[in-house]
Formats: sequence, structure tokens, C-alpha cells
Amino acid sequence: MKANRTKPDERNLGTTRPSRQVAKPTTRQSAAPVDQAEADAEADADTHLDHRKAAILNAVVSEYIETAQPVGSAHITGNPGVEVSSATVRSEMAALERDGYLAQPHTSAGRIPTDKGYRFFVDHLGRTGALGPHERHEVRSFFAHVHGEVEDLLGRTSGLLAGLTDYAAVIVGPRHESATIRSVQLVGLSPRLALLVVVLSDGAVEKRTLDLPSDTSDDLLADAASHLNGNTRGGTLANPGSVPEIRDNPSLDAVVACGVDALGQLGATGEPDHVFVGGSSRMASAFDAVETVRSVLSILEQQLVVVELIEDILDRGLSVAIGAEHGFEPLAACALVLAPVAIEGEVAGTIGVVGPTRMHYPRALAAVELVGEQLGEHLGASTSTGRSVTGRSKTRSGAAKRRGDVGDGD
Amino acid sequence: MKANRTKPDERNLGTTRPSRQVAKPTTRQSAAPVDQAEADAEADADTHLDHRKAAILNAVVSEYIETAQPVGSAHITGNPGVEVSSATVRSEMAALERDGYLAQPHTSAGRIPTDKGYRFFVDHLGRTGALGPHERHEVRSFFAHVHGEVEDLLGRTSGLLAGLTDYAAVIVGPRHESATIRSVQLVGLSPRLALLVVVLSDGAVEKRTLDLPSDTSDDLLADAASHLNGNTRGGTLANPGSVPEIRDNPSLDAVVACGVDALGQLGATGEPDHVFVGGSSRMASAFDAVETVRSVLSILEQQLVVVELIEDILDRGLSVAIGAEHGFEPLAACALVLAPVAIEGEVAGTIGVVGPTRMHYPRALAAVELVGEQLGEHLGASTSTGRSVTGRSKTRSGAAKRRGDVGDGD
DNA sequence: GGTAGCACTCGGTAGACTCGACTGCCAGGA
DNA sequence: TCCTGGCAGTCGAGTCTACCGAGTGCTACC
Repeated sequence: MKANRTKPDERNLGTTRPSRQVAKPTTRQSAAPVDQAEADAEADADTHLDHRKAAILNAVVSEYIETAQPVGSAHITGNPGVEVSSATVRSEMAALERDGYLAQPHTSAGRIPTDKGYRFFVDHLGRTGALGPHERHEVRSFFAHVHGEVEDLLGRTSGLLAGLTDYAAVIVGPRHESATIRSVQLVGLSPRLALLVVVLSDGAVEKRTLDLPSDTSDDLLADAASHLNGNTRGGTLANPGSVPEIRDNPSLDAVVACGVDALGQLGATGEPDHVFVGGSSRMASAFDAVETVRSVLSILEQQLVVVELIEDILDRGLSVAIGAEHGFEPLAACALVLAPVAIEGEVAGTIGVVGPTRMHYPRALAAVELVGEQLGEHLGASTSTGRSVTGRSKTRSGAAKRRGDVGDGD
Repeated sequence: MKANRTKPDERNLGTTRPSRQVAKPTTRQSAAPVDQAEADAEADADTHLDHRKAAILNAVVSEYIETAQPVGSAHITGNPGVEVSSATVRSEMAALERDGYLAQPHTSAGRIPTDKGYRFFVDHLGRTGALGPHERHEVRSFFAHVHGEVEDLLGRTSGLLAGLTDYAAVIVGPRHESATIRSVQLVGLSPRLALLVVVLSDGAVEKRTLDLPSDTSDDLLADAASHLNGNTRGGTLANPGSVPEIRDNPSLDAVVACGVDALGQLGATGEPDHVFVGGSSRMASAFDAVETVRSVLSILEQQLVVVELIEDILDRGLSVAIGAEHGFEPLAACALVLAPVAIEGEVAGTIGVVGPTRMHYPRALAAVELVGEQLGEHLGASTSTGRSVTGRSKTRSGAAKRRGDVGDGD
């Protein structure tokens, strides 16, 4: 008896095959409870459960998500698809545990889903009415009334999503790799110091200070800027195009060279553009161990890490990453639910939530999808002149202030 | 016995007179244990303790900061200034409790400092070697090696301070109310959409999208920009100066009007410029009640609130606000330690930490002061051309990404 | 005024015990 | 063959008790 059970630490974590589970980020999961077409190899036996097992697993996961308590066999008898006695449920649960879908904290306790169990649950989730009409209305109303520059909007949106799901929300803007240079300007701040300001076609503004080699007049700066403008417009930051030397004016050329150099540095950062983490305080209630809260929060603070993680997950074709699936040890207790933000058909960023593996997936999926959709539409509509404009924003203030959730409603 | 003691909920919170305790934000506190000169009114009896009481209070606070346990009378006998028996200490403690400096969680427990107790401790703090040479070196080395744009620097600095103190660190940049406009530019994004980019004398870049009343060519935009440039340069955002109408060209005038309007809106936001909160995950370990952690974190997320709170505290002449002193109920369990960041003598922002009232004040004060000083010097040095340049930064990326601490060390 | 001693309070811990929510197994029935 | 009811067993969680120890206030004494 003792030897047979699976202890928590021996749980099967992360042996799923993530790259196959969710085909495209845009399609959430297949609606059919059992995907018969996949039963072509014995390797799929794991992902193929008969109706009753599936129903039981489903019931256990749902119940556990609600209550956070191990679920006993008697608790779920009578659930749809589980019209059998608790004894039968017990034996099915034992089988599910053998197959790695469930785990037992200790012998005389109920069952808890493993990551694999959550994965099955998510993959075979029906479209249960996850968001109430009231909440759907709240989202629409938010986007109907919100105004201001994009950074501000994204900050508020992350707050909205955090409020809807009660988990931390993350919004990652796109790198503007493909954005072309629309304007380059040099502004003198002091004789030896100038500011290079680049406006990109997506509305983003990048800046960088230049240490000038010698005292430089505003006129010279203007000349240099116009030279840069003429030769780089239409290029990208990473590849601004070649700027010919100006042979007859070495001091002008030095300034231009400075500018080209700065442009290259701007392009070389390769850093993602905007990241908004909202509602991270909600992680405090999501875990019971303080230490877990602390470590998860400290990860969320390192936004670079979060972005890399999200990109990695998306690269693997997942829209949901549960526990160890994402392979990022410090967040092994977390699940991520992601959705792309598409502006007029083009992917312009990612939106998602980070919560405990014991996450309310139907709700999170629905909320992320709805908010992502609405956000894309809103961004598209407000720049509806046909061009893809993702950054319509007040430069520094918007990005820096009001990062977190600014109230859960509007 | 029971009736006499002060229960925790009856503790004397915030009856200090903050506006007098710390005269200037720049001078931390008087070094003398007892400020004899202040004993001119009986109202000062509260802030005047004899040497032994002061030593006992000091010992209790220090001990409690270390251990987080109520401090018993026997624990502090033998401390410097407390060369008496525990019975004597007990009676002194009872007096301190009557005066509101100490509190007792329950009858048979030791004493805990009240906010007033902490206040006395802070005000009469000697220059105990709060930071080790190793840590001082760490700070210097950080600023010696750090590079990159300002937003990035401030983000890392907040991480550094959080690492030094193990509390959340906040850095607030200055509003650029006094910064003058150095350049205004209009960049067309689409026929009906343009971007207004303003470069300020402090190196900050503001931007705002314009919805144009009619299709507008790049040439027209350039004309409008040059008109704006000519008439607003040298003004401030809040008061850009008057831009005369152009009578003979109504379409140009419409664009200019649009630009003036946007300028006004930029100036009217009145929002603080950059706020960086680092190491907020450290709050998780600072409090034992999860609910406290959650609520404090949610406050820290609302950076606007934090900025207002900090400004209010500074307005009242405080550099340390303990518990209810700042009058902000949700942070009643927190203390803030603040210091100005001065660049070449001019206040250019604020740096501080937020921690539990049971904060290691000597350490926090020393760390905040040192880091603030070094940050000011660093910012001054890197823009050492004489002009006050606070915003030497990569516009959006810097502000938006890497908000939190990016590692506690370098 | 300071000290030593004493009686008292009360939180925290440890152990014993019960309760109840589970389980796995098995024999019997549809 | 599959399902069910019953049964014995496990184990966490809660309660109750006793006890220890840290710490107090009071008071008589130096």
C-alpha cells in the first residue's frame, strides 16, 4: 500500500510533450474530450483516456482548482460522466495516479492533479462559460472608455487582466525590428553633448546621448541630422543603411559618425521594447508558502527573464505552460497562459497571466483571449489609418509611471 | 495590572510632531542623545528622556530590530548605559510604556517599540557603523562600472539599494517642470496621423500622437514643426509661450494648432517622470501576515500613490516616516527612509526604501544616503558639461523594461 | 533609589487522544 | 466482466491537558 503510492516529491512533473500538445498559439485546444485521431501510436496511450477517466480527471482538477484541497473519491461521484460509486472512482483514480495524472499528498488523503493532469485538463477543455456577461461587459467598457498614450493603456490593461483573473498579468510589446526609421534628429544639450532622437515607423521613439568629440554648434548638429536623415530613412535600427562620409567637412563627418555609431548601438540592444507586469501583488494570495511568493515575485521583477521565458514558450508553440513544462525551475510552481495580441492580423505582442499551476484555466484562458483580442482591436482602431502603429505613446512618463494595476475596474 | 498595560491596538501611533523632528531632509538627525536646548516647554517632556531611559529604549529597539521578538528586561541589562538590574529596567520600561514609547503584546511578554519609540530611536541615532567597508565598496564599484542610459541606471540602482537594505527601494525622478523646450518635431506616421516629439533641456523626450484634421504632407508637417520650434524654444512644457497664428495658410495653421494643443496636454499631465521600484519581492519576507504583504505590494504597484506619498512626506520636512506618521493607512505597517538625490547641488529626485516599521534604520539611513549621494555624483559626472541633464536615456525601452531589480549585486 | 525575591501571567510546546476523511482491497451481485 | 458495498487501515487535523519558561509587577530590604 505504502510502496504503491506516489509521494508528492515523486510526482510526475513535466514529462509531457509540450511541442505537440497545442498546435498553434492561436487555437487554444481541441474541444473534443478525446482526440481519436491521435491514437495512431502506442506512445499516445498516455494522452488517451477513456471517457470515464477523463471525466474523473476533469472533476478532480475542477474541484481542486476551486478548493485547493485534495479531492476524495466521494466528492466527485455524481459529477457528469461519473455516475458510479466512490469505490469505482477510487480504482479509476488509482489508475490515473499510476499514469501520472494525479498524485496523493499522503496515503489517507484525496488526489491532487499533477502538471500532466492539468495539461490534459487544459487540452480537453470545453468552452465552459468562463467569463460572466458582466465581466465581458467590463472589458468592453474598459476599452470603450480608455484613452491616452499606448504605454499608459498597456499598463492599465495589465491591471484589468490581473483584476479579471486575480493573477499577475504580463504584456510584452513587440521588438521593433521591422520598424523603419522615419526621422533622425540631433538636439544639442550642451556644447559637447547631444541627444540622438529616432522616430520609428511604428511610432516608437528611441533616444541616446552622444558624447561629441569637440564643441559643436546647433547648425552643425542640424546639418549632421539632415545628412543622417537622408541616408537612413527607411532603414531599420538594426540595419540603418550606409551613410557616406562627407569628405569636405571633417568636423561634420565626425558628428555624423558619432550618430551612426549611436544608431548602431540602439539597434544592437536587441532588448524587447515594453513589458508591463500588473497585479503581481496577487501572487501573495496564490501561494501559501511565503518563500514561494518571494521567489516568484523576484522573478517577475526581472522582466528580462520573464520576456525570455515567454518567448521560449511561444517558440515551442505553446499557449499554456504548466509547471515544469516551461523548464524554468524558479517558476515550477507557476503556470503561464499566453495569447498573442494581433493588430490587423499582425502579431504585435503577447499578453498573458502568471499564476499557480492550480490556476483557474478556463477563466484565465477566456480572459487572456478576450483582453488580447480587444487590446488588438483597440490599438488597431486608434491607429486605423492602415499603418501598423504600435507605439502611440507619451515617451517617458507613460512608460515609467503607473506600471502596476491602477484599480481593477476602470 | 491588566488595566494598566497598553494593548497593541491601543498603542500610541503617530502622535509625534513630525514637522519638527527632522528639520531638513538633508540632515538626518541630531547626533546628541538628548537635545537639551529643546527642553523649553513641558510639551517636550515626551521627547526628552533621561540617559538611562534613552539607553534602555535604544537597546529595546535595537534588539527588536534584530530579533523581531519582544524584548524582556533581562535581555538588555548590561548594554551600554544600562548597568542596572533587570528589576530596575523593568520599572523604567513600565515608565516608557506609560509614555508611549513601548508596548506589550501581552502581559507576560517583553516590550515592543511603538512608532514613537522608533521615532526617538531614529532621531537620537548615533553614527553607528551601519554599512561595512565591503558594502561601501560594493556601492562605489557599482557606480564605477555601471553604464548605459539613465532609466537603465536608475532601475539597476533601485536594485542595488534593495539588495543593500533588503527592503524595497524607490527612486523618483524629478518632474521636468523647469526644463525648457529645446526642440519640437513633427513626424508623419500616416496621412492623418503624426507624432509630436519634444526634447527638453534636461534630455527628456516627450511624445504625443496627433490626429490631424486633414491629410497632411511631410513638407507641411516640417513647416509646422519649424514654426512651433521657433516660437516655443526656451519655454517650458507647462508654459510653452504663445504661438502666433499664420493667417495666410489655414491648413498649416490647423496643424500648428494641433501641435500647440498637444504641447499643452503634455504639460498638463503634471505627472512625475520616472519611478522605479526595485526589490519589492523583499517585502514578502518583511511581514509575517500574507495579507499585509499583499496589500503593501499592491500599494507599491500604484506608483502614482507612492510618489504622492513620498512628496507629501518630503513636504513635511521628514526624511524618515514611521508607521502612521505618514498618515497613509495602507502603509501603516511600513516605514519609509528617504534622501534627496542632488546633482551638482540641485535636487534632482528622491531615493528611498520602504520596509516594515521594524526596519534596520541605521543601515537603511546609511545605505540610502550613500547610494543617493553616489547616484547624484554619477549623474553629475556623466553629464559634466555643466548643464543639469537628468534624462540621458534610451527613451522607451529603458523606461519600460527592467523595472525591477536586475540582480542584487552589480 | 536600586536590588533581590516572589507570586503570577500567559504564550508556546509536547503528548495523548479523538475524529473524520480518505484509501485499498475483497467478496458478492448484475 | 464490471460494478458495488463493506471493511480495515492510515494519517492529518483538531482538541485537551500539562508543563515549561520567559517575563512581568510588586514589595521588602539594603
